[in-house]
Amino acid sequence: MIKSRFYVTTPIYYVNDAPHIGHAYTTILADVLSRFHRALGDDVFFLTGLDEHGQKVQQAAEKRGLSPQAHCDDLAPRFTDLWKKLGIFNDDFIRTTQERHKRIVRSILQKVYDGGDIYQKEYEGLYSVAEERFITEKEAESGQFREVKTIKEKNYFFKMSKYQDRLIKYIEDNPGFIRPEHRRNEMLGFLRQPLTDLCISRPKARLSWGIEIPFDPDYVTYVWFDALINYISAIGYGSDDVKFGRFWPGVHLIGKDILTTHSIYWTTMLFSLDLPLPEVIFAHGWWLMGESKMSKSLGNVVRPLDLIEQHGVDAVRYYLMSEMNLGADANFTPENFIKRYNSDLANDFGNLLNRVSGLIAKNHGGIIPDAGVATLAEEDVASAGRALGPKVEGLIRDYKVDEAINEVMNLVRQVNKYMETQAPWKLAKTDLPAAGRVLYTATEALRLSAVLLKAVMPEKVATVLSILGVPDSGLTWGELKSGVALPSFPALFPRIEVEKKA
RNA sequence: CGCGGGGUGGAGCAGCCUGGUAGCUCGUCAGGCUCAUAACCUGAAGGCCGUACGUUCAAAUCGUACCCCCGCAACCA
Repeated sequence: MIKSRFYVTTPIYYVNDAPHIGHAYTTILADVLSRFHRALGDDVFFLTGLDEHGQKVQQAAEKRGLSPQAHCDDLAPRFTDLWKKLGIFNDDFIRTTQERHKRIVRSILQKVYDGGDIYQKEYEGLYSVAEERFITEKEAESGQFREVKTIKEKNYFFKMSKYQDRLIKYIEDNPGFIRPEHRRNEMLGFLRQPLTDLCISRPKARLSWGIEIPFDPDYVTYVWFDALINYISAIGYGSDDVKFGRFWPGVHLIGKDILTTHSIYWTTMLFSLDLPLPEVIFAHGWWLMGESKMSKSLGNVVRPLDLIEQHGVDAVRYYLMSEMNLGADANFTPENFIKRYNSDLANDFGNLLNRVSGLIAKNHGGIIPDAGVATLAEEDVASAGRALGPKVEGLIRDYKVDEAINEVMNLVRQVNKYMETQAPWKLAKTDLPAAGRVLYTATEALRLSAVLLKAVMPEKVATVLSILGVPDSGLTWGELKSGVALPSFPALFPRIEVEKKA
């Protein structure tokens, strides 16, 4: 079987930010996809990391009386610790202040400069002294910025405009490149206007915490030029050709807020470097809190850690993956979380495991019974089970995680129905082998469902599979072994009881 | 007319491309079962598919117009 390559990235998060549900979502999504692809036998590489340069870091460090690097080193664990707790299994973690990255950024700057795609020019723009950055005319009109004045500054520019037509054609020729599709349209719309060149430098006088431009020591490079390169510097561009050739191009998972930077800045940079464009740029939506946006001022920020502590990692992963569909925004409410947890995990999945194992303990001495000879009823379940793997694989390869999960849950629901119609608790009184056949079939379907949910809920599924005595089983129908003793176990997903309001 | 997405039973969504019994999850109500985490199963109520025209034997599905919501409109991580 020919393996596919699957190189998946998250954005590198700004180290100064407090990790929130959005960061967690993208990272879990990347983790789930990479675990699925790994299980499918693909050659997987999963990268995430931190963006550590820029003004905010510099200022925050100054405030604390630390060097910027010490400040970053101090903050980085907020992310890495969270990823550990969320069960994130990444292959590499890049920080833009690492020498391996800076070296490549400098060499790329030099290469692009030598290739004639970087030039210097005087830039005149509106500058907010209070904010210490250039602002757009729109922003100036908004009146949100104080001490605005026009200043002139010499800077380096990247010839983004040069690649506009090529980019338009590329996007038109590759329908699956920017996803979901309405984002692709958005970018094509954006590209109908002429692109201007991208300012990629900052004078050190204004900003010193960055990567020095190799051909002009008075400047550091603009954060995006620095940050985007992480996607290739981490996998060996300019340092390990074999590794780079093995994984590039990759799949970029991003929030919809940074679609332009990825689909325009990054792609034109790659054109200039004469490298293939990413396989996919996937812009997912945002988590809204009830009716409003999540924001610190509203005090409705959901802290992933709180949720994990209350309900466990896997429940959080399951919720985030099943509730957000494709590129749309999703709503996060505690009520929603509890509803989905209870109905899917506690009532359907967890309770079904309890039903079958309880019956096996009661009527079959706690030993997984023989599969027996399948009747039409068993054949229905088995054929659904056999079809499920390929179906889920197709959906995962198409980034439809929520639909994939739903397909698995459909099998679980079908098994609950099957139990009801076959009633093994009644059968046991008259025809014990028939009852065993039903329980074997139900348990096997449950095992298969668990295997397919492994990427989403690694811990819980490992528990289930070890209870069933087949920790390393796969997607073939019938891998469940008869004659194996089932241990007793506490409820897998205890129901969350909510006090009813009067 | 800047560009784009969307308006489907109480909630969230699918269906629209390739017209022809309006589907799924949750919620509500009734019943069943009693192996199970008060869970599971069955059934029911509830929709003029944003509005108005048009094309067609037939439109949620195609066309036109309008109304409403949302995203994008760049150097901002």
